[in-house]
Amino acid sequence: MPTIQDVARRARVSTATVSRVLSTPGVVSEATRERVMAAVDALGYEPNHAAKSLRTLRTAKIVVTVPDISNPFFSSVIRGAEEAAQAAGYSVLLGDTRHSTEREEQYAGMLRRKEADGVIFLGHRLPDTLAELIGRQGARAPVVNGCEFSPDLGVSSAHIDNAAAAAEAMDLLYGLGHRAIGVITGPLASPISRDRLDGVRASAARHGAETALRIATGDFSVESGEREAQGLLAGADTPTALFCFSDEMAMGALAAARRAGRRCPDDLSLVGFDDIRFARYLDPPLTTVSQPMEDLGRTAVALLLDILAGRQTTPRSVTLPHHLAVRGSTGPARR
Amino acid sequence: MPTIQDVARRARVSTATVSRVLSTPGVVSEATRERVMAAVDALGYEPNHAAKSLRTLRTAKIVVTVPDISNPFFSSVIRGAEEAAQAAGYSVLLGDTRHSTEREEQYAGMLRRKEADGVIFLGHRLPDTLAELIGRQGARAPVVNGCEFSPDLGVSSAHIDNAAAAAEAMDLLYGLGHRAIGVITGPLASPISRDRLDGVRASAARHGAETALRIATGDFSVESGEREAQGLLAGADTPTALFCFSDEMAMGALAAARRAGRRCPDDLSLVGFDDIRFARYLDPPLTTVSQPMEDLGRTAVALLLDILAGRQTTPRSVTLPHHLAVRGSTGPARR
DNA sequence: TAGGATCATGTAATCGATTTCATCATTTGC
DNA sequence: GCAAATGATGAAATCGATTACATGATCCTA
Repeated sequence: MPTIQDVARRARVSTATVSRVLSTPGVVSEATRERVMAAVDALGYEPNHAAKSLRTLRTAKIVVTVPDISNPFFSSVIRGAEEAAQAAGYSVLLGDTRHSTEREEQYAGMLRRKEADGVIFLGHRLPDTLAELIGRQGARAPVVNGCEFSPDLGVSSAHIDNAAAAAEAMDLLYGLGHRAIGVITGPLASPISRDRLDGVRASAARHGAETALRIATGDFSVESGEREAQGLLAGADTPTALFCFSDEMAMGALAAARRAGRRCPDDLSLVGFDDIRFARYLDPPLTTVSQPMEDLGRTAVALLLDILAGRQTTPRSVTLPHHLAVRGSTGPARR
Repeated sequence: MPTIQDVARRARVSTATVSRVLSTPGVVSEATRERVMAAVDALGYEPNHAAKSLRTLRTAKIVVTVPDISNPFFSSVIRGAEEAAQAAGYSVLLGDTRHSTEREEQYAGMLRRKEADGVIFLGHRLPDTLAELIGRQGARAPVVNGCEFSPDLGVSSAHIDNAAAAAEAMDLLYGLGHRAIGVITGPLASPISRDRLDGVRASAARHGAETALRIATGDFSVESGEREAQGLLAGADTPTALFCFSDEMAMGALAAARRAGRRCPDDLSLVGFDDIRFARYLDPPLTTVSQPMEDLGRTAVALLLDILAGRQTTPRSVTLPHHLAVRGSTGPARR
């Protein structure tokens, strides 16, 4: 692989000039510029990234960590993030943490080792390494939280209004005449789940149906949706509607309902959360809270780039619009 | 951020010794080793990655490109790849190419810029940059193809026996008495699709049903599955079974069938491909060819690491086992 | 036409690690 | 008890770029 020296030699100029041609062509005379470019092309020269990065202290990389990349919600957010990063000349280091603190820390460490310029973490736990960094650098720390908002962390983030969205979903169900509603949340350690639960409770209170709420805790996975729905639908006095905090769990719940002999939406209304691409292809098509997943990723990257460019003095949190996609899985409560 | 100089100064040794303590502790005396480690801990020193990489010409990064990360098949393969890479001390640069040649080339270029040590590409097109590299370095080129096997490319790859798998799926349908079978393939530019189609044809020939085959071309997406299924199910003389080359397309086909008033499996049997995590949660649970997706990713990484370690002289192609997961979406042909 | 401004280019320091080779102290072998 | 082997450490070159500063040429202005 040719180096800048080789190019310089071939073009009969110094390495400084080659470097200038490549980064600030304006200051070089037309003749030399052409000579250098010819040499670059002839040799197929590409600047060595490590050398550049060592000198400039920039890596043009950002780490994006997710608890589980095979989850469609996360993979869509990542997709948006990758797109925005790429467009800005950055590339994405993928960290699939599998919910493990150790892996989270490991990826956060890439910042200390100068392997990446910034981190976007799509989980609810703030790794210690990053917390420490934020303690030292405050809002200038190149850290952004995607989709989970924890104001106390002092970190910029992109998210929707989870409480309002959850309340809308519940309002829909109450409007359809449902009273006894089962809710399958995500892990309560996650602020996202707590916010949504707040919205659920607020709506229930408005409709005087707080005592009729049945709350179960899942972990956003299909399996947990199936399991928790099975629990909620067993025995007497079962809910006539279920609200799941992810579409995946709603899919599991749908399967559980089928097995329990409850037809959707006739015997059981079902609402999901996220609006993954498969939601509308279920039978019946799933009513769900639609999140702008790719946009969440793009926005997170935009926030990070702002910090990296020094355009950011205080943590900023961007709320993106959501909407309730009403489809076939919700219907009037049967008496 | 402290450098190796700072550590050396504090421990009253040379930078060479610090480096040795960190990479080959055996050759350093116990006393100095402890002194250096104390300094490392006290300063919170971490080696600068760019400097290390410049000197050693290793980046400890691999690029993995996918046509669409939000596709569950690819995200699962990536998950396996990330796991294996991480375990071996490598991290993954994610390239979501969105089926664009330009982006593919861009990511392939990371190899030339020494931004990554190797590339795994999960698509059927071999970027020019990589083809050229393979032309120069042959089997020592750090390039592996995941899941799509094209022997003529001269690239190591991990995959299943697509022809055999597709034939098994067809055999199942013929065994159930189906004659007129619709097949929705992926893009025919992809060897994976062609291999499967060969298997389909072979099975049809064995059952003397070649003329009853109805072939449509999709692009692996839900939408294309729905569209193509709609076409196949329109008019008279429609197939009694559909075999889709991805579970996503099978989901789309299921929706199309529903809309056409065909019940599954009573009026129409349906077989998918991949066995994504949602397949068993559909209604009816989807019969599908189960691929070891994460294992494909892990294997691709293992192949790449072999090349990087110089343990590889000729392209190697690993065939992983698949199996037909027979579920509720297939049943006897109605007369 | 002298003196300053402007422009194009080169020299050399620098980024932070790794690693070769040299040096010196200690053992070991005979 | 002396030469040779062994062991621990340091000095300095090196990886390949960027960039501050210096230099020389050309141009303008009074």
